[in-house]
Amino acid sequence: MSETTSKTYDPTAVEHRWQERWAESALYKTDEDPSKPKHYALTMLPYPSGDLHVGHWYAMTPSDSRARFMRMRGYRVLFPIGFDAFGLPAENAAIRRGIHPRKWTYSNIENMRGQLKQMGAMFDLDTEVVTCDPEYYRWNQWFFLKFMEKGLAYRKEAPVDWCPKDNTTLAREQVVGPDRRCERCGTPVVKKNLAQWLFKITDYAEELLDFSGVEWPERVKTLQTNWIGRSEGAEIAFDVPGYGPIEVFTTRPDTLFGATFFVVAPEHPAVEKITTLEREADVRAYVESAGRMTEIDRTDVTREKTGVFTGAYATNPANGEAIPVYAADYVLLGYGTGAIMAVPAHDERDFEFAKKYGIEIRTVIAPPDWDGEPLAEAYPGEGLMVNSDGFDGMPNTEGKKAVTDDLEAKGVGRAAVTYRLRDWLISRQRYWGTPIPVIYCPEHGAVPVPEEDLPVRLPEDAEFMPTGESPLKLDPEFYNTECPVCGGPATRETDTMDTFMDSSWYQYRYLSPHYDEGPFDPEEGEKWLPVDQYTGGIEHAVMHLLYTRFFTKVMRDLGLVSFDEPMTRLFNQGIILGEDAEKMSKSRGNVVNPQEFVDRYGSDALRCFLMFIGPWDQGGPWDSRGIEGIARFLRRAHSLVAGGDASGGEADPKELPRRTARLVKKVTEDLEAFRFNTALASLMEHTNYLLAVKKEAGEEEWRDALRAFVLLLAPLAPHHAEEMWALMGLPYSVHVQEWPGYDEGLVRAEEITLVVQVNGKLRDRIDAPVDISAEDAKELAMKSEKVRSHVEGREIRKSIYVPGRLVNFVVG
RNA sequence: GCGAGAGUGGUGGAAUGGUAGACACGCUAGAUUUAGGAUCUAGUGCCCUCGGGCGUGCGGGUUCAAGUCCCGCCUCUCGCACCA
Repeated sequence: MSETTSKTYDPTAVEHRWQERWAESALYKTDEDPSKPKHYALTMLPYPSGDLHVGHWYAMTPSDSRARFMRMRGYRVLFPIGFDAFGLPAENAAIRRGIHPRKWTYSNIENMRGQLKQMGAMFDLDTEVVTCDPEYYRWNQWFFLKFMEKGLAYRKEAPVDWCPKDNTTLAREQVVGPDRRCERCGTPVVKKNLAQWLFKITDYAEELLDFSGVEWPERVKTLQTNWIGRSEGAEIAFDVPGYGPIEVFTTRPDTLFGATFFVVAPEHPAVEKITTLEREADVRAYVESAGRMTEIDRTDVTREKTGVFTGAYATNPANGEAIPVYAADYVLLGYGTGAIMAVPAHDERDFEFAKKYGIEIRTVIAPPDWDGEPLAEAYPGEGLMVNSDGFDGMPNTEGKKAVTDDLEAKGVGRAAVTYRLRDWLISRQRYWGTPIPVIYCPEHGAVPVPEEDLPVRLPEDAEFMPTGESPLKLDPEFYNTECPVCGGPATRETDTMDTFMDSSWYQYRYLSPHYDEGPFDPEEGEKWLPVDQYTGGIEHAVMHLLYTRFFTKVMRDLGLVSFDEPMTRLFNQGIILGEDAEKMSKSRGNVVNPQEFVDRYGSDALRCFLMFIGPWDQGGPWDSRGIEGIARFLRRAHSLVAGGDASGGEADPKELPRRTARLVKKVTEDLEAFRFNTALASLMEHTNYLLAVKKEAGEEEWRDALRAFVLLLAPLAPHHAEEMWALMGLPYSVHVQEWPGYDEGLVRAEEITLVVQVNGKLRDRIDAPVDISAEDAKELAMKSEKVRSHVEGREIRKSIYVPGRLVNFVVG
């Protein structure tokens, strides 16, 4: 170890030296001391793209600082890291350059391990997890089997979303925007009819709406709530003579008497059967044209509604009326029952349709001051029921239940809840993922691979050129197998799993990455679970964060864990933008390379600058010049212990203990609340003060103050603080020291600046003792020349004294 | 259309209803330096007759006092969107 006496700070050398020392001394090996309270801190695991970019730094280093802070405050902290290593980029890179995805991925991981070390984070690398390792994905398969056992995994043939560029199906969550694009590559998705495996996340829809067990940002809770999209209403059967009942879902059973027509989705299985002979040609033409339409056109809200009369009539169960049945593409097969009762008077869409096709618009909920005339537009609001037989005069809010009860009594309806949430489609037609552990036998159908045969290994030498078919289909050695039940010839499932499967439970695997009797060691689980503090981007609000909650609830029902929520607290950091305030991208040429700044200013400067830019949840543009300010601050801080010039300036050395106590309070509260920017601002301000009093301060007080300062700096600038600590001759390591405390009594000032206002306008500032009485304060204020000139000759109508702060005279 | 969030100096941003603009970038002047860079010192919201006046998207309101609370607008960002 080289000497730590240099006067100037050479970040590269110093940081490297401490990183080596930390590794040698296993400083960041997870503390298992059972006498300490546990703190499981987790930052979202990165995809091994090859380079740690500045976005990784922005996500990870504040998270690291927070974990370090908790450690110094006396918690035993688990702060693991791993790699989300399955997924398309590896496969695409392989296709482009002819390297095997495994090789590409592992060489990227190797590279990133070095970069992570350079970051100076306290990750415990012994717990590292790589999700493409059979040791890991074996448990993906195990979970799949458990899901199958519980009836939570099922296979279904249906029209699914297909990305033509990525050549795979997607989960509903991975289709984004009004124009339905692939979340990964932005290509508009198309529908394809395929047999796919799904997880029954909808079974947990109701429980997933309950956020009482988590302290999460409102924003995430709202996003998930909207995504799940709970609607309360009723299911009502409308009889179609000659066919049978067709069920509809409605949130407005109170408007049932106003249902003057009926609509089914063009793809609804009933369409073919109910269409009358003379309407057949028209209906067929319409259904075909709807089928040809792209998803984008079809869901365009501004398009005029179209539809076709089927010739059939449905019976309104409320009044026995026969109402015409239309097929129209504004009704979607995928939501509710794919059929609706149309109430034009009280639904905008039905109103538009009825106008166009000349269907009766019957008011059944009277708007306030209604004159009995036909409505000029749909009235979706509240009111009294009319034209509704025995329900007339009832407020419609009560009518919802009353009508539903009535239908239930007649056996033609019931209260019902519908969710927008769809089951999670997990099949992917790509190579670089977890093989789905199922075998198809001509005799026994879809048979789960026996647990003891796991893992079903991904073959190494597969052909992974994208053809639109699963690459594993081209590997007879893989897919030809025997039926586990009868031993007869059978074939394996050739689809792989969605990579969101991997990240749904990785936080559990970190506890015991090599445990081979289960997904994690339950003893370790007792010690650490659940995650106390999770940090990551908001973009995962309805994908990863919903899936991992679902997984945890299933794990609870499997008896693996005893809690309901995977992560108690969540903090969403913002996004770091390019210098032009645009999203960083290679095509824009605004990508910031962190290495450049680490080389020039050191990793502490980069860490601190990213935390100083602004509130962490806000993100913001990078500023290459701004980092200079942080580098300057760190150099100045270093000069506190390493000699160098102390600056003059006005500052009172007697204030040293008080200012230190205040700083401790401020930084503690700020780090507690993730306000890294203001914590750093306070440390900068304090540094400027310390430099100003350096020459005059008493030796002992100076040392105490400096010690506290270095401890406060430690979570934010770990290398720097370690160096300063060593230069002060204090024992290694600063990072295992106790967080400083402070004396509340000392925090309070003896002297205050009394602000004097006249009619709310600032007129003077006067030094006064902190405990000055209201009378004395007013008297003192009145002595001020500046105040008197504004008060003289006018009547003082009122005077206010805010203790320790200000006096306000109200004059006439 | 519905829902959520945000509008403060040239810039990033600070402000338990009580001194608006902390801290930093940038800029100006000075010191040091052969010069540049670095460093240090001072200044830096706008207007001004140097008394002060005006200032937190706009318009009202509550209050002794409003960036902060209430009402109504405008703009921007994000999410959802024919969801029955």
